[in-house]
Amino acid sequence: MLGGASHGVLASVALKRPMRSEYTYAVPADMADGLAVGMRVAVHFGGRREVGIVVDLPSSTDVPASRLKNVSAVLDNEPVLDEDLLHVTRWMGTYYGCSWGEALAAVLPAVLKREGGRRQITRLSPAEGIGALDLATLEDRYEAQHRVLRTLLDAGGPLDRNDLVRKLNISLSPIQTLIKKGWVIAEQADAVTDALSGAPAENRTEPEELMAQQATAIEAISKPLKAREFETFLLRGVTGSGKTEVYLSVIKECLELGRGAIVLVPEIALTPQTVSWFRSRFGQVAVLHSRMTDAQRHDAWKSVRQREVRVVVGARSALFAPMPDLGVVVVDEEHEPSFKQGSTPRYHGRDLAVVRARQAGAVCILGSATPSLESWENARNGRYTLIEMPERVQGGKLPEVEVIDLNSVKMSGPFSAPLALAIKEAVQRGEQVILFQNRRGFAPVLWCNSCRSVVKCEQCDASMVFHRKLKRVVCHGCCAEQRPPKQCPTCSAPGMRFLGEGSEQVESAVQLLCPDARVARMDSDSMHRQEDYERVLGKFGAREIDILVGTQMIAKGLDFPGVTLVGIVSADSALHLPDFRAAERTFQLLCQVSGRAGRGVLSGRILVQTHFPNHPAILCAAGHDFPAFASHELPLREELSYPPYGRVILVLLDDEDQALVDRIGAHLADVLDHHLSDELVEILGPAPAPIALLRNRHRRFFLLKTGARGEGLDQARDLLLDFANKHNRPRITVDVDPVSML
DNA sequence: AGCACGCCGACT
DNA sequence: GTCGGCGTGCTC
Repeated sequence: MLGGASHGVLASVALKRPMRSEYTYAVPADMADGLAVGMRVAVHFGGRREVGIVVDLPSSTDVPASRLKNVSAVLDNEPVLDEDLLHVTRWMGTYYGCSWGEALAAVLPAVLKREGGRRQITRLSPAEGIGALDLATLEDRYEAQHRVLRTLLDAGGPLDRNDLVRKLNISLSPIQTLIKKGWVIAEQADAVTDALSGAPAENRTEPEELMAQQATAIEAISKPLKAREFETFLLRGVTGSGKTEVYLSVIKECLELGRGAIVLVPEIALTPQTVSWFRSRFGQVAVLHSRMTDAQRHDAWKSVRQREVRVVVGARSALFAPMPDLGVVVVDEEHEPSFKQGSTPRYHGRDLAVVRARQAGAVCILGSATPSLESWENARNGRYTLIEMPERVQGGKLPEVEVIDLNSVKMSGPFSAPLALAIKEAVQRGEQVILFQNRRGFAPVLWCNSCRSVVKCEQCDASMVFHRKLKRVVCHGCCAEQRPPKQCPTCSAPGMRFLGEGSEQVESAVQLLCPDARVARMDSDSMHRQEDYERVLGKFGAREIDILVGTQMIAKGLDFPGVTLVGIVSADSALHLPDFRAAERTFQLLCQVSGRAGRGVLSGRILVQTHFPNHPAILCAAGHDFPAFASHELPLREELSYPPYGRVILVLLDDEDQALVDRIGAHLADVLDHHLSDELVEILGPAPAPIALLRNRHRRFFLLKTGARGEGLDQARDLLLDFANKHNRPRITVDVDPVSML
């Protein structure tokens, strides 16, 4: 035996800790029988009992026998993970720079992560008789309690405690205080009814007659599917071209071959309506998403493993459903940035879908009307197979888009004359209107006319946004709020002014414009729960609402035939963000919002207000011309070696102590300089991050550009992880293939 | 991530 | 002279 003494049975165990490697344990003889890779074991590690996953049964080890500990217990009779998922998680850990155990933890339902015990959720509601008067007593002295109680009173139903903590950016203590005072009631639940599980199966619709472009697409995809060969397709179909029918037909074939299917959709598109499309065609469909309780997730997981359900629909993490004999992975709206996970492991669901499909010998379908430039380039260079579906199912033309140059029209509030007129006319005809404004609140900026300073958050590098309903200014970075100052905090001049318009102001302006219209607003301030969202959409669908105002929450998946006008109040909000994808995002968002008009028999009209009427992102979106946008944008990316012509690693250092961030940032710059070849890796930074101060933490960042095929990436990432490991402070976050620079 | 070990400032 | 700060390194 090479390099190590002889042992009994050994197990290599991955633990959910950010460590470099797995650890080897000895398996006592009475546990060795039947132990297999993919099972959970309990082990002692660093003086505590942990649950880990057996990822290997090595025949030897370099660890001296004297230091080997025994496995404490084997927790499963059969593996909880198959070989494919083990491979995918190992790849994930290596590529995105986390431990195998951390990657596995993202995959396994929580019930499997801990020994015994199922997590409970806590739901909060205001106590009987608590109202506005009580709320007012908290206003100045107890910020956090005030926000909690206000949100609960506003919601009109119980809210999940953890959601609330996340959304309001508070700790548990204000909530506990409110409970102690008896103002808020907490109830424990170990499973909530899941709206999606209950989604109706409707009647089982048979496939409509297919258009030629759909039939061609299906045929192309079924070839590798039948041959059990891996292949990735980029399905570019304009809105209304029938992409969903292609997914459904391919999945049907896949099921007939005895193979399973996974469909990923962006979290926000995961509605009962979406689920019911799949249910109506396939009957049994498992749903997986982040809002499920552990118990629900576990049930879904079990039924998939046991082949009771062969179709899974879900958000990002549904990719890890333990589907035996996986045949198809679909990623709908593949360009969506929400497929990237924002915390460790920071994986990209779309890219990992390709890895998962390759591992399973499955077919991967990436669908979008406006593909990411990464996928587009992969299709052009032959790594993916491009399928285009340029025609709409109903034949109709794409709606006409009119660009309104805000530099040369008179405005009344947020609306130019042509937009105001169009809204009025549509409402008079009894048609429906969608108004898109991608900014929350009433006025994004409060400023002083004398000294021209802007009211900023004390803890963040961000201006305070005025919210009229709250009568307060709010920081969108940290949720801090205060009464709007009557006089300038800087120069004490009286009379602060509002600048700009948020969705709240658009709502009130349009109500003023059309006093008789029924107006609703959809943004994260007005929508507290999934049910609120569904209720408003339901009413809009039933034509009980005439005008819907919203942020990007309304950009997706809304398919309402009564809508004949979409007004984009400002196309510019994302256009000049310090992010190399700013133009791409703007283009995608505009196309997506535009797609909401003219989905029925009536033709649609789209009005786009902008200060940059000649910007390619806006011109191309107006022309529904993705290829034109791509051919404009790609050379810019190439020149600077940005994706798809290079890969990016984003490194963020943040800490309360600015001097420390600067010092360690400079140190990191030295280390990178010395150890990375500048042929392979280009280093930008350290520079102040786009938001240089957030929640009282100073932020500096680096951008490392590596080769398009990942040349230099491994080396750079490992060096960064090493460095991060050595420095407790500042916090160092390494993000491979980031989707946002902010 | 935890947790222990280890080397320099302000306190009983 | 100790308590404790967090830098460094290890955990099978």
